[in-house]
Amino acid sequence: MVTTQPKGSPDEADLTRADSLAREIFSDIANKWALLIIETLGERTMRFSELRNEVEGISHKMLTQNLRMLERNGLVERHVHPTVPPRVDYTLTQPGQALRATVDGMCDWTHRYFGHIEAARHRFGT
Amino acid sequence: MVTTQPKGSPDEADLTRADSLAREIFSDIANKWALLIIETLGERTMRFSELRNEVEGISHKMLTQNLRMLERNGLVERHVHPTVPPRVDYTLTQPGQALRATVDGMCDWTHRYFGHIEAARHRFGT
DNA sequence: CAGGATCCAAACGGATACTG
DNA sequence: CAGTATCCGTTTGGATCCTG
Repeated sequence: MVTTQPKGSPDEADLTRADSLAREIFSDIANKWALLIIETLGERTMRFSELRNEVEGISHKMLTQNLRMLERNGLVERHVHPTVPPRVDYTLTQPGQALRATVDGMCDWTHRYFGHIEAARHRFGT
Repeated sequence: MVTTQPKGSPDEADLTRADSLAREIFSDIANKWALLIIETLGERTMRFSELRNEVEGISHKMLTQNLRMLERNGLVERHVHPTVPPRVDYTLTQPGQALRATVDGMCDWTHRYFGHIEAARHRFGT
């Protein structure tokens, strides 16, 4: 990722294809809601309505949309219980858990550098 | 982050303030371009036009916008050389470098689970 | 309860033109 | 070269209504 493509390489086509796919995946998951969902779901399996409550501020629409995307990329597994009313559980897959570890890092970072950031903002003006 | 606020805590006001600030910071940096800039700038100090070339696909506007935001949050330092034509260097601060480490993790993840993701997408339909 | 569909306002983001 | 400002189409995302 972030690679300046070596344009002369033999399997250039595959490299660029892989590169653009990597980029696409990155774009998918590098967004606020997706990362918050991954982080939240990391704690434990949850159903739709639980997620809705735990991920503060997320709308119905954004939650479904991101869950579908995460499922498509194999980060989340969706289990439908054929009951009525329906019950759907969402769980992080192993790749999802692996990514969650790095998202944890981002969260830790936010807390560790909280002071730095406030100071920087003050220096900056706003 | 991602906390279900303990509404009864004594310094509740401070907690929610800190929480919403943490959330704001998270929203700022958890976006595609910001993370790509951090990742790219992690390699070395670069000037505006270099960044423009290295961060593939980024527009002039998005680059300036995100650089300002990163500067405001103390992740990036901006050094203006008073020459003509002007030359501006951007460098990651120490907090920026720290965050970069976790972004590296995300990039590694993308490559490590590349196969899983392709397979998942295939199973999913698209 | 889970989630699809629709409407619509707000934001994002690219292209372009202009300045020091 | 670096950066601001503006125009304007595209996308996002919330609110709402509807189904199994």
